[in-house]
Order: sequence, then C-alpha cells, then structure tokens
Amino acid sequence: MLISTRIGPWQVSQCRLLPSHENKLKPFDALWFIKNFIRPSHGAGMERTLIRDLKGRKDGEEVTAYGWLQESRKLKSVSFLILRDHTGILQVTLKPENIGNMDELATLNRESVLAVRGQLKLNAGARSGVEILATEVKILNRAESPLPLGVIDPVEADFDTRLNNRFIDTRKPDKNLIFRVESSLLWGIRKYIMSQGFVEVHTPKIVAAATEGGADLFRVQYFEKNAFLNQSPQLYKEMLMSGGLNRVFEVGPAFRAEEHNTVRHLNEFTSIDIEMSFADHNDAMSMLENAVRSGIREVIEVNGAELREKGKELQLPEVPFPRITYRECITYLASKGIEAKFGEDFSPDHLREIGKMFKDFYFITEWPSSVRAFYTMPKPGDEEVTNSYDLQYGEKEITSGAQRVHDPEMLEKRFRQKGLDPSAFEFYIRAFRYGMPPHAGWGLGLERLLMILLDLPNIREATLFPRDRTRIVP
RNA sequence: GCCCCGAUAGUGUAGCGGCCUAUCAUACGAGCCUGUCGAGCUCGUGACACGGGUCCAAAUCCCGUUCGGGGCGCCA
Repeated sequence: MLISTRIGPWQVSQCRLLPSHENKLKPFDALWFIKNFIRPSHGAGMERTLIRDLKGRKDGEEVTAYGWLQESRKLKSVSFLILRDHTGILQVTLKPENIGNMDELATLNRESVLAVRGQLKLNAGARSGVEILATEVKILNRAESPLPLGVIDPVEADFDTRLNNRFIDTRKPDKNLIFRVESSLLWGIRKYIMSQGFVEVHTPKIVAAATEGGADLFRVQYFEKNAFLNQSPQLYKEMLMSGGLNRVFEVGPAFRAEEHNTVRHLNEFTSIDIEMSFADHNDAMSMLENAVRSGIREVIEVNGAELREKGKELQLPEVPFPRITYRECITYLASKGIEAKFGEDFSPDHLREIGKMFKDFYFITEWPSSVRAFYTMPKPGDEEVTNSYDLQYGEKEITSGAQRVHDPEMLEKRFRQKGLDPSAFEFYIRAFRYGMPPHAGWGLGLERLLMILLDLPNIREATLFPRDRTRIVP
C-alpha cells in the first residue's frame, strides 16, 4: 500500500505502508503514525524485508533479508543458516545446487553479517516459522572468532563482560528490547507533556555554579575558567518561568560526582524535567502521574506483545496515584515498631516498609524543609514541611518535585538557612526580582522508571553505556 | 566517604595446602551421523589477575597492587 501525505511541517512525499501494519492505522495521531509505520519507498536504498514482516508476504515470493548469522548447521545434502535481525530470527535453507559460494559460506564465523535472497517458504516447519530457500547469500561483513561474548550461549556472561562488549550484548533480543521500550516510554511521556502546552528547551550542561551546593559536581576546564557539569537543569528552567516560556520541559543528561556504588545510581543519567508557571505542587503531581501513565500506555501499545512473549505483562496504572504525607509515613512506621525521626530522610528499609502499602506508584508528600533544596516552597501555615513530593515505586524513588519559592527575599533567606552564599547565585536570583510567577515542577529519572517498569535488577541494565564510579569506557 | 565480597580457558564455572601436567558446560577445530532447529556422538584446542611472602609443597594461606561485584550514606 502506497500513501502520500503531508503531516505538519514535514513533507512526506510517498511512503510504503508495511502489509502487517495496514489494519493498525490510528487516525489523527500523526507523529505516532510517522514513528511506527512510515518507511520511505523512494531513493536508492537497500531492498529489505524485516524478518518480522516476512510472515505478511506471499508464499513463494522472492525476498531479501539482512542480518547476523546466529548459527549454522551443516547437513549432508542441505545446510541451514539462522539469520537474526532486531525483529526476529529466520531459517535460511542452502541447497548446494542453488548456491554458488557454498565453500565460502562454510568458512563463516557466527555473527557475520549477511544478505540473503531467495524464495519465501511460509510453511516450512522451521521453528522460526518462515524460511527462505536461498538463491544468493552475500557476505557483507565477516565476524572474527572467538566472540568476546556469545549471543545465544546458554551461559550468561558477567555484567562487566557484557558492558565491555555492549555492541554484542544488545544483539540479544531481550537486551535490545529494553532500549526499544525506553524509546517508547519517553515518546509516550513526551506526547502527554506536549499535549499540555509545554515547550521543549535545552539548557547548558556546562555551568559556573552548582545547583544545590557544589560538593558533587564534576569539574571541567572551560578555557581559562573553572566550570562544572550540571547536576540538574533546575535553576535554568526556573529562570525560564520568569522568562515567560510558561511551561517548559527538557530531556537531557545530568551529572553527579557522588561516589555512590549501588544498583540504582549512575554518575550520568537522563533527566526528564518540567517546570510550569502559575501552578502548585498538586498541578505538577497531576502532570507527572499522567505523563508516566502515557509513557506506559505507549510501551504497552508498541512493545506489549513482545514483552508478553518474554513473560512481562505490563499494567496501565490508575490515576491519580495514591498520596501519603511524610508525617503519615512516620506514624505508620511507628505503628510497625520502626523508628523514623522527623526531619530525616527515610532509609531504604523504611521505604520498603512504606512501599508495602501500595500496589505500584505512590507519592510521598510534604517533606520537611530540612531534607529539601533551598528552592522548595514551605507549606503555608506549617513551615516545618514543604509543598514537595517524591514519586515512589516500592522503595525506589523515581521523581522529586515541588512547588518552588518565587519570592526573592524568601529565596535568599532559604539560601542562608542551607548554608549557601546567595551572591554565588546572583544570576539566578535576579530572575526573581523582576516578576517571577508562582511555579512548580519535577525531575524524573528515565533510567529509574525504565528499571522499575521492566523489573531490572540494576539501573545499568537500563543504560546503554553506563557511567558509574569506575566505568568511563566504552 | 564507610563496610562486606570476589578475580581459574573466548564465555560461565568446580576445586580452597600435596590426590591439579586443574572439573564441568558452552564456544572453537577435526571426524562420524543427520531436513536440522538447545541437534547427537567421538577426539582435540584452550585458564589459576599481577607482585611479594609463609611452607618440604601454594590455584588453594598471608600482605600489597590492579580490576570488579554489592550494602550503607546520598539521590533521580
């Protein structure tokens, strides 16, 4: 099926709709449509059918597939190659009388890259479902042997070995899927945030001042000046509220020089940040739960079937997420005989206990001033606590957010309370002196959310090339 | 930053003072068998992180180094 269309500012002249997708069109969802279903049909690219899409083609049709040689089995009168691409595996049958370069193919190592052309057999009885009776096999790239890591070996390599050879690790379908889910998740979150009138912005990652102190920032040499890698876009997105952008969001890296060594911390992670004007913490929480829900909905739609094959059934969480205040948590812990002091953060043990009360996502609200950053708005009438919240899943914190201080005098007072020198933040405080609207926002760790969603044991599993205390390569 | 733990063939492991010229699986190579599909069978290749020490004897015990895993703190 060929279609011509014009969508938004993009001219998409003529596109081929894949046969397996023809009945799945959703009207009025143009961006989603582009992402999922349109492939350019013009130009001199490589003719290719994805392995997943072979099932939709006609039996006996001449097709071309590309992929990695997963394994080969040589028999007396016939040989089989198992070809893999990111959508599945395919059995390729080689009969010596049809193939000119059998000797050459016999020397191939696993994971070499091949182009296979031949006749499609839909009911060949192969485990892969479909089969190609090859007329031509081209070697596009030979893999060396031995492999540093087996793709289909029954023994799982150590995580360290896998990360050192991530390019092979992500060839494994289950690992590959993690990052396709991440893409869907972020797309779903973006779709919701964009639908609420937000503007996507990009703030600097090289900065002169610390966001919240300066202890945990990486130093960089910026020509003749000392600079830092930003740990959060917090100050910049707030300045944009004064700047009249009204609602902004940013997806970008955040750097933390903390020497932590846990399964839920990275020194570089992807932060999804929003900030909204004329809004309080309740508005921001609503934005958050709906964004998370939209992300999960997108994952279910795009990757749900594949996840189900792997034994992972995702549930769309109900909104609003339950809320519990910090003080209620302390009371609850006390009822369980666990002591937690007001004014201190909860330990992982505390949070595990609190998490038992909830099925999945929940908010802990009204954190004490002592554990929140200077920009956090105190709760009117109860200034020991703040208009703040964390989004939690069990013991894991996914998001931290709050209504912010918008009064410059209160802001300077809060700086001093936290032992910080306001003059170091003059560039920031200035934005509050000439008309700063009330505002609220949050920062969400994309890898954390992905880890929780897929039940991954380590945040590094949710990161292609993780940066931790010791790893900067690859 | 504090605390625990680990490092043996390409990969994952067993062994934890002499029985180790080191086990098993997988990978790789050779052969046999075979429309195979976690193929099967036979044979083979391949490893004790590095440096010092203890001991008649060290993969094994001790110290250091390097690399790695995890918990806490901190956070997303």
